[in-house]
This record gives sequence, C-alpha cells and structure tokens, in this order.
Amino acid sequence: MSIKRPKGTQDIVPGSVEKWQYLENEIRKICSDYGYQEIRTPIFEATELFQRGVGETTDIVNKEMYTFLDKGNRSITLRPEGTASVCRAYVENKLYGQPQPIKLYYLGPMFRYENTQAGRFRQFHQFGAEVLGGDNPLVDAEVIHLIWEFFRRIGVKNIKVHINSVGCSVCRVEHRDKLQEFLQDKKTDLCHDCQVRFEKNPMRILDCKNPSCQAIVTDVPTTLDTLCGQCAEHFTKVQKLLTMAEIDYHINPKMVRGLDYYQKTAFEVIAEGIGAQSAICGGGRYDGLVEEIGGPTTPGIGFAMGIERILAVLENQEKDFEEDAEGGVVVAALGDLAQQEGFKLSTELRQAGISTTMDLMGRGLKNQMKFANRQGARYVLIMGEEELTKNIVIVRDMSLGDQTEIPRDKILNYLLEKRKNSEFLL
RNA sequence: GUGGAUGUGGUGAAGCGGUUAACACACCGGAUUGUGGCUCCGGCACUCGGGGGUUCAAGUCCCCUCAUUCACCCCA
Repeated sequence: MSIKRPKGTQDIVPGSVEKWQYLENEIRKICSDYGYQEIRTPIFEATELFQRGVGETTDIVNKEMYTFLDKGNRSITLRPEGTASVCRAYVENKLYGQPQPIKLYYLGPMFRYENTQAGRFRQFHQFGAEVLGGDNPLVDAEVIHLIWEFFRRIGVKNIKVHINSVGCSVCRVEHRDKLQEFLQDKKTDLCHDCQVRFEKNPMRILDCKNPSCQAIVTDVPTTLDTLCGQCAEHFTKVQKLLTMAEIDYHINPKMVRGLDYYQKTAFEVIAEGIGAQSAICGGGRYDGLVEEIGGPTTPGIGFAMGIERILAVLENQEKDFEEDAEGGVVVAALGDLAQQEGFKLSTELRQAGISTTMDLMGRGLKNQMKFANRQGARYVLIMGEEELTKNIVIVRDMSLGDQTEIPRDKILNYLLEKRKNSEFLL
C-alpha cells in the first residue's frame, strides 16, 4: 500500500456511509420544517474573504488555512468554515433584495490545516444555517431552537447549551478598556498566548484554558457586565424566548468564541464522551459581517455543527441506526447460455425496480448460494441448462428455504406479486 | 509547532535474539452428479512501516525516518 489518504481525511465506506445519509436526511428535513433553503457555495474562495470575514486575529486565519496560489497567481483558500461564503453569496446574488430575512443552510466539507486528534480533522463536514437580514431576538431564539430540536430528533442526549452575549461594536470597546485596565498589573502573570491577546483581542483571555489565567480571570469584568442598553435588552429577550421554548440553556459569561465576527448572542453546544473536542455546535450573531465584506448593513446569525462529532456522540451513546433493508434478488446462472439469459432477466427486474444482483465471478452454484446468503438476498433465481430447456426458473426463497419452478415469462409478475404482499424488495 | 503511545497477512492479534513467523475472524476453493446459513478439509505474510547499525544470528537490541493515534493551543 503506497499511496494513502492525506492526513486528517477519511474514506467513508459502505457500513458507515449509511449513518451519514441518515444525518443528511434529518438535516434536510428539519431545515425544510423551519423554512430554510439550501445554498451551495464554492469549496474554495479568495483568501481575502476569510481574512476579512473570519478575522485576522483568529487561529483559523493565522495558522489553519489551506491557502495556495492558482495558475493565475490568485490566492485561493479551501473554505475553513461556511459563514463567510454564505454572506459573500448573499451580497453577490443580491439576496438582500428579497423579502427578509433570508434563511439558508449548507452541508459539506470544510478544511483546516491542523494536527489531528479525536474529533479533529483536516477535512471535516459541517451542517450550518444562517439567517440574514433579521435582528430581532426572535431570530436568535428560532435558530437555537432549530439546533435543540435537531439534537432531540436524532437522539443526542446529555448536551449542554451555553449562551452568552459578547456585545456590539459599542459596548465591546467599553469592555475591552475595562478588561485591559483590570488586567494591566496582572499582565505578566498571564500565559504567553494571553499576553499577545491582551493587545490584540483581550476578550479571548476570558476563556483561556490555562489554569493560571483562569485564576486571574475569576473576577474579571465580563462582556455581560458592560452590555449597552440595546444589547442587554436583546439578550434578555433571547433568554425569555429560550425559556418559553423549554430549552435547557446555561449562561456562560466567559464563553468567548474564537471567530472575530460575533456580536451579541454567542452559543455553543457541548457533548461529553467524545474526547477533548467536545463542542458539537457553535454559532452566534454577526451583525457587522456582511458590511465588512462589502455588502449593505445587514444583521445575521448562524451556527455550524460538526457531522463527525455528532456521529461520534451517537456512536458513544450506542444509537441504533436502522439496519439495511435486506432483500432483493440474486440471479444464479450456470454456464454461458444461462448467464446470458440471466443477464437479460436481471435487466428486466431492475427496470421494474427490483433490486437485483447477479454473480459476476463465474462461481459454481454452491458458492453463488453462499454469496446470495451473505448478500441477505430474499430470493435466488436459479437458471442452468436444465431450466433453460424447460423454459423455467427456480425461485428459491432464502428465508423459508423452499423453492418452486416458475415459467420464465411469469417471473417478473411472480416477484411483483410477492413484493406487493410483503414489502421486502426495493 | 510541542509531548506521549503504537506500527507483524484483509482484520484482530501471538512471537520480545536462534531452524519452515502461532492463532482467530474474514476471504477464496473443496467435501460423489447443480443449491446458502452448521460442520469438516485445503489455500492465503520469501516476511514483520522504511532506512541504517550492533551481532555468528534481529520481527525481537540501538539510531534515524515515515505513518497512525491521543493530548496541548484552538475549534466543528
């Protein structure tokens, strides 16, 4: 085995792809229920989109982007997240000209150049949704409710919803000043990263995992302490709506998201039992983002959840995914002539929508039976020289273990009749 | 970028200095004429991630390298 898949990528092969399909179906269903429409944007974008959209001070932009120059010397980046692209598309396609808000969802691969570990990949998959053009707290609550309901539907248990408000451009500045003032004389006790953050983005010191930083930060002014009137009112309304919707949320004043664009409401969903990477969903409001990338002033809010991590949670909880519907037909033909006839019969059955497999390995009858058994076939149609001359086919019912001879031209009807009565074939 | 763990057939794994590298599962084939799920038999690693070294002798010891994996930072 010489060529292997790149680090941090995965092959999703039969046996696990069914779980992905299950989630994808549930995602499309819930989005439809909540009135979201799908949007598909490019997998790669101009690097500048993410630099401006995600933010220059973020880890994503600083060290995690897959960036390269294309043959036209343009700097291209494989998308590390979805929100910036959706906002770009909103502007580029002038969706602001349609009745607001615009509710969009996406589902697909994202790329970040990181060291891998449990729950962290270089190519991973996100389901995300964005609401653009609505600044009402109702929107925040509806988005969070969609997430809550989604996890309820697919059976994710023991999750925690953390919410916070990080303020707007006005109160953020005030918070920044107070925070720097508070930390000024403790600065040298902060970890190296936080000393850098102190200048660039002091808010992120709040959720530093370093124990010594956490100690320092215990009584620090949080964003909640400095919210302006508007932001405070917004946050109160969101909480009220979440309470009314019976969503079990926790206010976490120290939760600060790592992406620069968040304003006001921010939230995260945490699950346990899947290793160190326990955030299965994250999001928030980003009222300045559309403007930042050149569009009209537009409020926005959205979230993204990691498909791999959700699957990890479900597997950890030992969720029963539906078994493959077994059934279908295997055509067991013996000899050249019978194979030709079997090929023709297979085609007829398939055209009628009956799932049909034929031995393609030239196995003997015994091994074709074994094969059919492992396939979980419901019927085996046996055709050899003898049946050919008698113009019949042996139909063997694999679950009952008995068989009958059916005239060649009655086979299709016979199987269709069986299907009508018991619904096992696809 | 940093630290730990691991690398033997398709998979799970024995072997820890000495003739032909266990075993299980999977896979392929067979067990009197063309019939599955049980049973039995046979086949399936000139080779132990790669390279170098020590030794009479290395999968087994040492070094390097690569890969995988977990963890830190951060996040989905």
